[in-house]
Amino acid sequence: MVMGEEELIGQLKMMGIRLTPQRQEIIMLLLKRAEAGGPPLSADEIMQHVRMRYPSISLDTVYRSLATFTREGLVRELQFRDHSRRFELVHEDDHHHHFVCIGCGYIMRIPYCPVDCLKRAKECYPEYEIEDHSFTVYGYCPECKDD
Amino acid sequence: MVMGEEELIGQLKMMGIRLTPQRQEIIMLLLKRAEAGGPPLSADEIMQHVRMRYPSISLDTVYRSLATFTREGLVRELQFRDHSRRFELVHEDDHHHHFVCIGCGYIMRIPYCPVDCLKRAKECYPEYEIEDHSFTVYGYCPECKDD
DNA sequence: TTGTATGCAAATTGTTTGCAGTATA
DNA sequence: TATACTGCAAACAATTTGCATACAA
Repeated sequence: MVMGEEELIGQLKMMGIRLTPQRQEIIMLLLKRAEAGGPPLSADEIMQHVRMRYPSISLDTVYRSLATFTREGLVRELQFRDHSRRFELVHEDDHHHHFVCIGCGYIMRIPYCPVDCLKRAKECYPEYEIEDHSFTVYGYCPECKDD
Repeated sequence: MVMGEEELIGQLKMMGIRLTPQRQEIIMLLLKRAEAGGPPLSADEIMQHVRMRYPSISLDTVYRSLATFTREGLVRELQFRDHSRRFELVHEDDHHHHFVCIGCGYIMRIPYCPVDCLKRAKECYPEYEIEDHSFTVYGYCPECKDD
């Protein structure tokens, strides 16, 4: 369980973010994805999904909504080496990182986090303010392993 | 010391990569940067530099050369959350990661590497073939810390 | 000499912006 | 009702491609 739907909606309201049907659909999709432990979503994937219920939604609305959510700290933007840009719900109790297949782009969550590296970095650079970090493992999934 | 100039040129020849003056200039710039321990370079920065000696070089040649070097494993491409794409020379004996300032984009090398996370990931997913990884710390540099 | 690399220009992709209309709070 | 959000179209930036020429091997 990641976060209650009501809890999330409450947060949005508290932050003064207007809750339009499109935004609600976007955030709910991200929530469902987080609960399922699935990979992060691209802007286009999000639009495809929201279109099923709101056929008129445009990609720029998706981008704008994601920018708002990201600015408010509800969503995290990820950038991978294959140049793909993806988004996922931020949730403290669900900290994870990713494995990315170089062959097919498949993304899998991994539970390991370099907390010790982070601690060392904080100790070593006390004059720097550390806010966030990313750890991504690249390789081949079983299907792509043997070319 | 990262790698000898001759060693690097030798590697290129061995790989069957034609050594044009432009490519030589690009790889030497990356080598100098690696030796100095400086931040990775963007395609545009590389072009700016190579232009000083070869004014006619175009950005697409830089991109094409970098793609070739990356494909051959001589260069690593990095992607940061501010959407910047940068390149650095690959070198086993000089393993490092990066700190990126959210305020000004300043990039600093950090020596800490999540080897233990990597080991655990390998143990946990033996059917996956792990090739590479990235670890990036985001935060504020002393100048940007107090907004 | 042969085939690969270059530079130019045009195409492409992903993302952002301006604007007028619409809907939330 | 006031203001923020949406959709459309146009603008944009970064990167890639096609093609004729130049050059490394």
